[in-house]
Amino acid sequence: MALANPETRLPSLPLNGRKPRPDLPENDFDRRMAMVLEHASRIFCEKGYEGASMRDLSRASGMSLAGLYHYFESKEELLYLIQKHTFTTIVERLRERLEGPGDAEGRVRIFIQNHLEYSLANKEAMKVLTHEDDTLKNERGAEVAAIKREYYRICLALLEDLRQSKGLQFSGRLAVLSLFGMVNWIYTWHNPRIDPDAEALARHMGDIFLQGVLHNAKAKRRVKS
Amino acid sequence: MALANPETRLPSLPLNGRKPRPDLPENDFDRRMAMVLEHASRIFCEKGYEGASMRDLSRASGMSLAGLYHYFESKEELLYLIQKHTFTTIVERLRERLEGPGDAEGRVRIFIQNHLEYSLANKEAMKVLTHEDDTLKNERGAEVAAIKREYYRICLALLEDLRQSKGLQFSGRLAVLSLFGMVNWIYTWHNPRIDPDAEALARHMGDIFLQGVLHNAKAKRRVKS
DNA sequence: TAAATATTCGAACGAACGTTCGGTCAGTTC
DNA sequence: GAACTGACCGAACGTTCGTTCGAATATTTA
Repeated sequence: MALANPETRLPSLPLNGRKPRPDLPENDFDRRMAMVLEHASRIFCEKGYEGASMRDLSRASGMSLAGLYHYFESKEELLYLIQKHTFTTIVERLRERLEGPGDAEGRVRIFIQNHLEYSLANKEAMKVLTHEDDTLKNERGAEVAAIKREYYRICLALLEDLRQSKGLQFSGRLAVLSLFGMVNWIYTWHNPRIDPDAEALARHMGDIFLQGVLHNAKAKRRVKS
Repeated sequence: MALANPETRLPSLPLNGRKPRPDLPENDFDRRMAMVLEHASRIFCEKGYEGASMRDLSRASGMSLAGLYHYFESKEELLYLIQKHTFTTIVERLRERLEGPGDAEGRVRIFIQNHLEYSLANKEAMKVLTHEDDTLKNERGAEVAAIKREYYRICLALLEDLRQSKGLQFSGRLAVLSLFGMVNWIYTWHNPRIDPDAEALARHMGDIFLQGVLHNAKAKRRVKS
């Protein structure tokens, strides 16, 4: 039987080591699995998780209904793998970009840039991640929620650095969530034919958000300007 | 038979006249229908439109499965009525508030305040409106989309007034959609126990957004500050 | 090359789905 | 008091759902 449980060979997408950035799966199983995941992202994106049937996925990926279950143990695991891989990747790349030096404002811009770049390059997976935010339950749901919390905390830390470095006073929570709103909403409207690309959009939203935060939060001490 | 098609007596929620603001239905049929709609909003909000079954709605509203179809011709019509009523009401109230005078900046703040006030007072319906944005198809979908476009245009006009009155230069589209992101995202995180109420939140987001838009858009002419 | 394993699929499973049918029953109308 | 109507429901309709089973190939291993 060998592989009743795919979990045992799963270090596939969130790759575990070896090459520098081996985002490309190495063996047939992983390649085929990634291919199905991509089709699944598209279908989940189009019809929603509940609205998409395993038969839809079977049709889209050109594999029989039963054949899908060779790679995934359930529909729920499919969603879980998509969300986890998407979110993990975004956090990973952000971490890399934040490793270098930079002032507080620049680092917030890096956050925005990273988010938009990935979002626009992976629109479908990103919609599945945000739209099906509370679809997963139990362990799987908790695991994705943990990554989400981590992402939130990174952004919060960036904003609190900014606040301190500029001697300002504002609610970090509200700032983070306002920013998340701006950048997470994009999937509902962005049209590559008429809207700016990730870089320009990141600059634009960075401008609005940063000027907004910097210019109205009353400076600490010496109030009453 | 009399009422095979509920449409004939439907001027119920989007009330058609008479009293000043007769949001309360007048007869038994309309009252009962509104009651079911409220339960349906809650269930759709909790489990999503596709994830909620008519049996869930039946259980929640204390009416038999078949009984529901006395008031609605289909599950889809339920979603349609919820979305249409919610969106119509929000636009209606905004229009009333914008009738009075006020400077461009104040009017943008009215928009935000109106949106947040209604959103936080009707969280469930509001989540159903935004989360099931592209669930409805055909005529019903088009009708709700038309109201959405109208709402968009009102906000766009407000921002273009602001731009003109201050002699600024920025993309109205991007500004509107950034603002929509901030305010529409709230349903994913707002916790009445720890987060500010609608008024304070509107002030906060109004500050970020307005300062953001006003302080970075380069003034027209006399460039090169 | 025989055995073992990996990959794939047709057919079916029981459960759940949205909707409909035929009816009961209270209340109104003539 | 017979006929009719509006409100409601139990039971079932046909379909689709996620998943499983057993078997048929293809590939690898011994």
